[in-house]
Amino acid sequence: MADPVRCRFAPAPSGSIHVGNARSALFSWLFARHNGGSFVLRVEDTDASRVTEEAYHGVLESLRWLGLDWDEGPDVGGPHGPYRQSQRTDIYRELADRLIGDGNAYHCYCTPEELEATKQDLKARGVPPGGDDGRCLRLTEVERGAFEREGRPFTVRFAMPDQEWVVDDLVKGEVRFPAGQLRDFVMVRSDGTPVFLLAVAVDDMLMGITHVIRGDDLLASAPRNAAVIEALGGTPPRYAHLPQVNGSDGKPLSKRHGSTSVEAFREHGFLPEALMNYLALLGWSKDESTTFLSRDELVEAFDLSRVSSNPAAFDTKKLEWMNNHYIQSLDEDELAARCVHFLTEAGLLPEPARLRAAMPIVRERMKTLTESVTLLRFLFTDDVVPDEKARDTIAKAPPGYLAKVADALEVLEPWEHAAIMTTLDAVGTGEGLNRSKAFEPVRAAATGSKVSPPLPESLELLGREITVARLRAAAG
RNA sequence: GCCCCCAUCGUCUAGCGGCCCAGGACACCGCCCUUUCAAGGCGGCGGCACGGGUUCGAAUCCCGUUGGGGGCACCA
Repeated sequence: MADPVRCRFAPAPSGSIHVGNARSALFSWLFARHNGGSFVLRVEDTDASRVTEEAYHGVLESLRWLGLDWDEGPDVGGPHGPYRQSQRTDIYRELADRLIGDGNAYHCYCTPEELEATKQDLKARGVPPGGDDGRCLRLTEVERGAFEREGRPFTVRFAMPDQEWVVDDLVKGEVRFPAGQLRDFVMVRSDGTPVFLLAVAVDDMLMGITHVIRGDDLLASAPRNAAVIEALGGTPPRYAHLPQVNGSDGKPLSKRHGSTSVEAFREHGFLPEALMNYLALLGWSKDESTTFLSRDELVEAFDLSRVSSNPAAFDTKKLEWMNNHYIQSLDEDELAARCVHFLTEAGLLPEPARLRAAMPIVRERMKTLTESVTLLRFLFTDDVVPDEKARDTIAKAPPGYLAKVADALEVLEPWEHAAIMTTLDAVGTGEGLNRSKAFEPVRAAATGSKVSPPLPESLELLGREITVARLRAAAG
């Protein structure tokens, strides 16, 4: 029996979490759940200058909203806590000292200027420019003592063994880093705080992480992570590096692509079910017909070996299409409940019964929940002011037409859509108008727009009184 | 400069040597349905980056080229 799988997602809360990171979190979570393992949330906030408390809460909120859950984390605790790196500095310091004691790390006294000079020198020699060229590692006791007495500030560098490193990656396969490529890196800053490369390695080891699933921008740090863990006497986890998620133009996600945060998609009326489904299909597919998969089905079907190793472009159009599908398949009470937030946000007062009754006529018309606002505004506001096109349509109606429609509807029994349809047809026919032409001005007057849900149903929901009033107002 | 990753329709992908003169989905276009807008149905457009190999046979394997991306921080 293999050891239980333990995966983690380790965001640096320096802003809202974007869809690329969310996809990494999702895949990691899916792998853990598929294998009946644990999922750990760890916050990488070692760089205090880039982290805010607000972003921290936002990240947790976004992940929860998406549908992910974790067994261990800063908010739920667990046996390997604390789960915020900023609260684990003593642990890092202790292990850094151990590394130094064992000769796997050393104090580097190089000044920024010296480092810069070394960098230029290495570059000129066709060598990757990182590190201090090992000079501080080769310091004699006398030289070291002199620097110490001087009180010269130092960082702690990990002595990266100069050998070929091979990462047996679960999605990329065997990736080889030739000797000389991976330079000694800083693990502890001169102010004594730990750097990511130390913290991840230590935490993955101490937290018993078995599989690290993350973006492939971190591929080159895998051998460094593994080296630190090995130097500490631990066994490195397996690594799986996911290809990047790009913007719709195929370029890396950036400000140019507008809001790409999970939070932004939420605010724009996307359903978490749809986002999760869409994200899962970015770089992974079960077979040639994989399309709609629920959260449970994804957990059941997910398989790292079928993760593609080429980058994917995020296609909002396809997400919208998928979102519409989920909106259509949602229970109508649930759908109505989810629309409330967006209608309210837009300053409308959605009356529950009426909102619920409107669902059948709007559900297939919404790509996002925010569209419920334009579709249903006429129902939940008193001041319907026809827009320009609507006014134009009203003006072009035959003289007295809207008044006749109002007269007929005023006495119509019963007030329901089939009867309304019949009445509208009858009045229209009397004016020599086909259904399309007959409905146009009525729609414009009653809803204030040339586009609306089906008219008779809309009027039924609007109610006789308001419908007639709006028609008369438009009739002048 | 050095190292690494990637390469099938515009996009996401199926394909793991013959089933493929390459299948599906989104987008786009057309038609149908139709009270507007959608949804839905039907059809269409459109791709193996290039050049060498290997093989009876290559989208599939190998090499190179080109193109894109990433890394080489006292960021993560």
